Amino acid sequence: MDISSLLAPLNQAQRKAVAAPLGHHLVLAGAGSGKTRVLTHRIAWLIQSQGISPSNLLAVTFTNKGAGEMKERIENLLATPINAMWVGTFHGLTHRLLRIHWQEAQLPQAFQVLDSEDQYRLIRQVLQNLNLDEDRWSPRKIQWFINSHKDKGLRPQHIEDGDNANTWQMIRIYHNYQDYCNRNGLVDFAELLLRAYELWRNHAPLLSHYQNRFTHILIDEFQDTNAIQYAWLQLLAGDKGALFIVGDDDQAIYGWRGARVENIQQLTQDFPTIGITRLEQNYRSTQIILAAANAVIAHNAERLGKNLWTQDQGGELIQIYRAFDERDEARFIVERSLAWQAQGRARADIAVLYRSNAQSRVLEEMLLQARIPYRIHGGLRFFERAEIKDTFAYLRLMIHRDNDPAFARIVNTPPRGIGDRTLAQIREKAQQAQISLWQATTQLIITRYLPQRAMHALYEFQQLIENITIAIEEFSLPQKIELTLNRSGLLSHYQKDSSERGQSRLENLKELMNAAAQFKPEEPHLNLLSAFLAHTTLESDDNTSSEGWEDCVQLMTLHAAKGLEFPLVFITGMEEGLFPSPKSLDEPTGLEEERRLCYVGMTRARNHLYLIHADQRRLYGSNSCPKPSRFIREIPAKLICELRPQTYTPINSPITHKPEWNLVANNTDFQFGQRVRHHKFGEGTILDLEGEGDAIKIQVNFNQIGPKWLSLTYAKLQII
DNA sequence: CTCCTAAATATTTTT
DNA sequence: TATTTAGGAG
Repeated sequence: MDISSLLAPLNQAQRKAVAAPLGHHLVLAGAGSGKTRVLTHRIAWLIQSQGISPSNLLAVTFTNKGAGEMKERIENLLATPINAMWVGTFHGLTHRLLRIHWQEAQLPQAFQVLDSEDQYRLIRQVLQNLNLDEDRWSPRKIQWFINSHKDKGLRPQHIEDGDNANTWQMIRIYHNYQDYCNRNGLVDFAELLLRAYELWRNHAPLLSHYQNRFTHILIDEFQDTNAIQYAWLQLLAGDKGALFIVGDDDQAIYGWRGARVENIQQLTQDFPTIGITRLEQNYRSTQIILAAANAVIAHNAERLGKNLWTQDQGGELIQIYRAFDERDEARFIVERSLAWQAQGRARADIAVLYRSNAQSRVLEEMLLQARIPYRIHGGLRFFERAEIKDTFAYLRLMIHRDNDPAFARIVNTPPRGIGDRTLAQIREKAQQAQISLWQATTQLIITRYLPQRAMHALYEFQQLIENITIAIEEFSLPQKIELTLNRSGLLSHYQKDSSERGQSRLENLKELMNAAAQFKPEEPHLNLLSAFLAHTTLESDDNTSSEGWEDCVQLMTLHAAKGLEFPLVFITGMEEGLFPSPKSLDEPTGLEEERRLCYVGMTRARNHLYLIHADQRRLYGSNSCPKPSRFIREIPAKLICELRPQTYTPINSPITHKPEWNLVANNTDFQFGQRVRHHKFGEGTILDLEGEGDAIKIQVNFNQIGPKWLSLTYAKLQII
């Protein structure tokens, strides 16, 4: 393949970015403007046309999934594998570094990565050790305190308590937590980044080695980077490294977890030679949808400025539905989804977006009732499920006896008579002798310091672990897991639970063995089992069982929708007090972030966009009568079509499950996909419209007799 | 250890 | 409202 065919499918701006001179370059890429394409083509261009070796490239993506996809696309473009290139998330890449340079990073070779739940448990443990009350010192707050400081590159000794007793105590807890992690070779997510940063900062030869290696650094979703990631990047880039950065300040929606949009502006100051390209032509949405999204985001003051446009003209108006309550909102979505299906369109084309997960329940209920298959994105991830983590805890303990979190998790799972009292004694011993829980247990058994029963149970437990360790040695990865499940009694423990939950647990364990069978390591530095364990904490893989999801309506939060697109999008709960969320209104930047979230949601839609708000909503048990979201009012009236409910309850039918609503619009036409009733043919769905004025004809697919053309002037059609 | 009741608590989430 | 969790009784 030659260069011209690499650049040929691109528009002018995209081409400018892809073939930009070999220096720093910043691409401000609006939604749907083909940013992934630019990034992959840039990499292909560097390799192919500039003769740069893949081993000189480092590419950073926001998610692991994104990393996999990017690699695949580049390999397709070049028709050759590019294994020498490093592609991954910040966490994935720093983890890789730390595995290679564990000695310089002052970590044990077998260091373990803690996920958020592990971290949370550990913090609670530390609080207990310090004799602090959980009600006074909320573990969640502490977790946030620790992570947000690590995200800024701050160790406990760098934080000023400002003569505040509260802060002083928090710092003390952070300190204790960190000491514990260091003693036990535990590394949380934020620590991966901070450690890797310090590794380079403190080891000049190492840094210059990587500076020489990675001469071209490419980063996606830059608006979501935090301070430590930026600092890490600055180190790596040094004086010579060329940065190619892609981002969109209007899609920065992770400020609440430390992401800094300002990093984009910072970049232009720190790297003054940086070239800038704006990608503003959108290939996704209709002109109407873009105009509406542009109008909303224009209300933000803090912007670099960008205006999306499309070659297409017109499109369907943004439909606003004012529902009676959250059930009516869901009912409306069901109705429209059925109509969509009746047109022969795929359910997977439909996305239902909401601000908070709690809103999904009513939607699920109604979809279930209407027998519409749906899929919820997000929620509990596969590798975070309790049964999976229990299994891993056994494996971890077998690899490394001193793994305290693993020990604590499974000493009594399944129950084997080792209660809280016994565990507390083990903990006390461990703390006082500065040894691991496992060692403390051994000590307690030797000194016969415990009641007979507990001692016996503990002895049995240790024997169990020793025995399984030996037993599984020679087996393959999935067999190891299976044996562990059997011998530990975990499997029969879960089998005893015949509830629906127990069933799904067993299925998950089966799925786990599948995943293990398919696992191929990319880390040569670890044995297979350790590599698999590290992989699973770093990759949340929500597509583990993606095959089962044929054609489903897609339900997800607005955050989870970033990067996706759908022909038909519903944004629900467009109400003050829900979206924008009241908690965001405390700080001025909060509202702007909510508005960006709205912008992200709207720009997910290709052709049809529905914004729904309810007059009344029950959330967390209490009722409220919210006002429509300000974001709706920020859309120019001419882009909107309002669908309003009319007469609520007819006098002669006291119970109406389906409130009737009607189309009241400047636009008196019927719409595609709408349900109508004919006095003779019954109910049906509008498939097509033809002609103008009096000659207008309409095709309706009736439930009983199938599709039929009718003249609108004669057929008295009633919208239902 | 298991079962029960009472209490707390619920924005967004990838790594 | 509903779901998870902590604590107490049996």
